[in-house]
Amino acid sequence: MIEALQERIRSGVYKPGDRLPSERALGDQLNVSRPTVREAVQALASMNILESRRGSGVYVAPLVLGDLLRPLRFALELSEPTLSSLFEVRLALEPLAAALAAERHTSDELEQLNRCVDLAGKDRVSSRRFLDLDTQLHALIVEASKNGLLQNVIVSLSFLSHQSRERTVRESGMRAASWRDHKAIVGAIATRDARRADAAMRRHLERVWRASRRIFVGDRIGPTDLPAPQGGDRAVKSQTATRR
Amino acid sequence: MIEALQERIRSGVYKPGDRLPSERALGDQLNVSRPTVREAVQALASMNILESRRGSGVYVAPLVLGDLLRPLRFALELSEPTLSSLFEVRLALEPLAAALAAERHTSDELEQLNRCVDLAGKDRVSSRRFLDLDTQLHALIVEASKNGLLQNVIVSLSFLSHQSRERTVRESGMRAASWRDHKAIVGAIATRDARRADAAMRRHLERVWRASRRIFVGDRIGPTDLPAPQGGDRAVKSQTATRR
DNA sequence: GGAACGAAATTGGCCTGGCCAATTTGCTAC
DNA sequence: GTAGCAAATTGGCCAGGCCAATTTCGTTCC
Repeated sequence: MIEALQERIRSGVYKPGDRLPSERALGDQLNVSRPTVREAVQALASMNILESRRGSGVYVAPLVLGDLLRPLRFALELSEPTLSSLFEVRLALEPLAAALAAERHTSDELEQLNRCVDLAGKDRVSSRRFLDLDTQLHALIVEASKNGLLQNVIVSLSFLSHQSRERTVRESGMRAASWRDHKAIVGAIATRDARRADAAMRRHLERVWRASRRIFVGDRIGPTDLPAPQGGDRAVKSQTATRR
Repeated sequence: MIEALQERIRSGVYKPGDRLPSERALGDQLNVSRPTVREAVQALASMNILESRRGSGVYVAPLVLGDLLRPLRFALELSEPTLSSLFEVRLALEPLAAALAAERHTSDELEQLNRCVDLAGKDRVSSRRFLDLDTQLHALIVEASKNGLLQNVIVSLSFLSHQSRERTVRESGMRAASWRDHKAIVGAIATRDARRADAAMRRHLERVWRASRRIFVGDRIGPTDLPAPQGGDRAVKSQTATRR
């Protein structure tokens, strides 16, 4: 059943954005009952391949790599990453992204990078806003690297670091230091100096790492007693199972 | 509903191998009907997170990363990462893994590494076997790096590169060259020389990259006309979905 | 006493049919 | 032509039931 639907998507019968027949009609076509169709639809929906809108119908999702890789998060969470393991990996990937961005960015992207840094440099930006801009900057850099896979891996990881970043950004002095780092990174990218971009990003991450270490003493990230996951996931009514 | 189950697994209420309550009982606990439970179970089963055995019950799967990734195959077929994007990322991560392994490996792990290389060095090993040993070697190295997150990411990627590796291993000369590379990498690890391990791994990957490029001219992975991968999915003729 | 057998209970696989709520559609009134 | 409203469509969910595979456990036989 699931296979049947997958096959239809693969072979292009249903393309991204298309609406599938109603569950009832689909069950009719494939000679199965509606609950069975629903199981299949649910399964594919939970993999971000389908998207069902109540009252409207079931649609093929845009099939963007990032969404499709989301189930990866579950796997990554199970590995109970430590702060150090996370930063070791980020230190390998993000400097690379910066270096590639230096070589491959378009003038348009550079402009966006500059704007992003400038905005964050203004006084009076809230911590929340600063964090957003910080996230955005990293996203822009990795996007300018023109490596879709790298982008997705980094994004998958960044959700792991979200919690720690939320707290480091409030540390006194960290914002100013981070901003200077950002300035340096973008400056290196602007001059298409890959080595310098690499080094600047590395310095930045090492600084953040040190700051994080001061906060999360145990090297453990994301204790599960923090506010539920952010926007990306759908509304959660699941009360966190209290398990101890 | 799905979230609720995932949460219970994440938080350790149900651990790998555990049997869940029967669908009927589960629906009772969560105040939902059985069809609803079934949808969730089916969805998680299709992601290899649960495993339901008719007549027996629903069990939590071993949650091995490889199994969790297999369902993503379908998704990845539709977004087709390029060879270069893959190798750029691997070149950032695997040398790091080798360097960390050099610093952190135990004598036991070193022994396994040596055994692995020795076995692959024998004449008369089939291509298939050589590929297995190659995979195993990379897995051992990343395991010795003592960074679980890094391990997960690399395993996820190696799964992407499986097809290309299947073919490069058949290239004349590649096996011998790869074996020498492996020998060098393990040698560097044995002497706890992180820099040399890093460099050796980098050389190895660059060689493989060059070889792959000769084979996959278009820089595209997964030419879909290959003998179907293993069990999971069937052959594909993916066309990039035209955005509507 | 222990092992082999078989019936009964348990469990997932699947179906029919039905109700509700969100959304869309199309008609009507202005 | 448009705004508003009602009907049809559609997914979300439930109740209850039958079948087949598996497990469980008592019985029988050695």
